[in-house]
Amino acid sequence: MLDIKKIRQDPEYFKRGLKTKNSGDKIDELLELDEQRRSIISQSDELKGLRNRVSSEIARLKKAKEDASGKISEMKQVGEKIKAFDDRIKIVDEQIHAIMITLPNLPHKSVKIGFSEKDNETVKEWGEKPQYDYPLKDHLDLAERLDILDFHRGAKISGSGFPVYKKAGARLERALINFMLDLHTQEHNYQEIFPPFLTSRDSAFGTGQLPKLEEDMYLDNADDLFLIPTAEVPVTNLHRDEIIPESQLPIHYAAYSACFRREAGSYGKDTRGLSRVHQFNKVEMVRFVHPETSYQAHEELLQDAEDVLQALNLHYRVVSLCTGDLSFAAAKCYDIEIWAPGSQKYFEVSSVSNFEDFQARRANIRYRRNSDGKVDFVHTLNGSGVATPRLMIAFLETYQTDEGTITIPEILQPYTGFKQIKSQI
RNA sequence: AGAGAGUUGCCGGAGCGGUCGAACGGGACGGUUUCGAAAACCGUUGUACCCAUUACGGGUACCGGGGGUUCGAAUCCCCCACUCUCUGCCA
Repeated sequence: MLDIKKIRQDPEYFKRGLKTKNSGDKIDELLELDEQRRSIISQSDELKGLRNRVSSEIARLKKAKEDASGKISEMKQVGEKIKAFDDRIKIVDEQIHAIMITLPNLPHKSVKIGFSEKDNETVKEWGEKPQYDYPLKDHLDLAERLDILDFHRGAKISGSGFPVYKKAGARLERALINFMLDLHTQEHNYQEIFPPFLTSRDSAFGTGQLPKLEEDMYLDNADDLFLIPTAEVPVTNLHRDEIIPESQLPIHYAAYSACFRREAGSYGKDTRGLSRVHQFNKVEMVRFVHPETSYQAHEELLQDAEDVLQALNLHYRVVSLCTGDLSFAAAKCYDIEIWAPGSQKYFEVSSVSNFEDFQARRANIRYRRNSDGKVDFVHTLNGSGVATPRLMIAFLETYQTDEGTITIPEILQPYTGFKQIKSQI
């Protein structure tokens, strides 16, 4: 949520910013409604003040056994006027709210102005594309030969996009999750959270999934609960409607969760294998920080995510999203794209975003300043650290041997319990 | 799922429909005292919004959420959510 007071102060700034995010301009309409709202509130408040004064006067008269019927009927009139004003306030409030919740966050000034994905900038590459002196297979081919993934049976039991991990594949998946969690909790000082996988409408609103992305989430209609598309939702909402003492900031959480995405409207895109699935595993990092430190925290968070890939020695690049490609709630975002040599493609495995106070406003997450005791919104950030399906793609394709087996890097061996995955065929 | 009890400020805990933004206790903060600390004593102790922005300014709202009754509601009525206890079911 944007700050209506700031919009009031400098509407042109917001108009420009929203334009770079390809968002329609409702600012004038909003300011008109805001004007109305404040005017009606003033009138209503004035009458309420009158009513309060006279009502205590009535109390005094009654106590003194004097006649108050004149004032009572007078206040009855006032009461009706107040009700009329308040009804109008309610309507205008709803109209304002309806607009406010659809306005995306403004991009940070360091973000390149651009229309789409094509304008994103690669800001960094780590490692090099590994070279092989034998022909490479893609992850589907490898997985089939090794019998570690089963897409057909997944489709049978749930539908397409629900892969089944089998045997060494299941173990490898679990190993990756545990490895990442340990890295973040032990090396990067995140507190571990195991969140609920279903959340309320309020929570989904708080992080910005609602109302825009309702169609992308699975909904349990009977209870009006959403299956989480990312642990960001429950973990960020941990502190919804709370005031955090400044001394407790920053707060760093790392959480594993299964993630559920309907991927409505993306049919035909990356449909093969693990590249786009409806259910997947992810370790997510979430930070609640002091507003002044959020951009530093953003860089640290990126590094924490990169560390996963560096530890596994997987080549990747970091892309800074342009204004037009930024998600609804983000002010700035880095995507980490991992190299999959068998597919000869980069796959996005992580999004590292700074939401500034956008989510904090929606979810009402504040902190109390030591200096003056006042409250202000925290800044929230999150980053995947990382999502497993595309990590798995790159992992299998990178560590394949000429025999079609997979070599497990040493750092992961304590987690897998084996050093290689051998062909079953 | 059924029955009952509850939901008040940072916490505990009062609150006949009329100075209740809310007693009392604790905590925290500031001050007095002290070489220092503890104790004691005095004081302070929310959030949002509106107006004014010369101010240490004025006003409104908020006692789980939403409606209603009333001149006036934390207090009465209705709906919903959550928590706890018991019963049932279940991993």
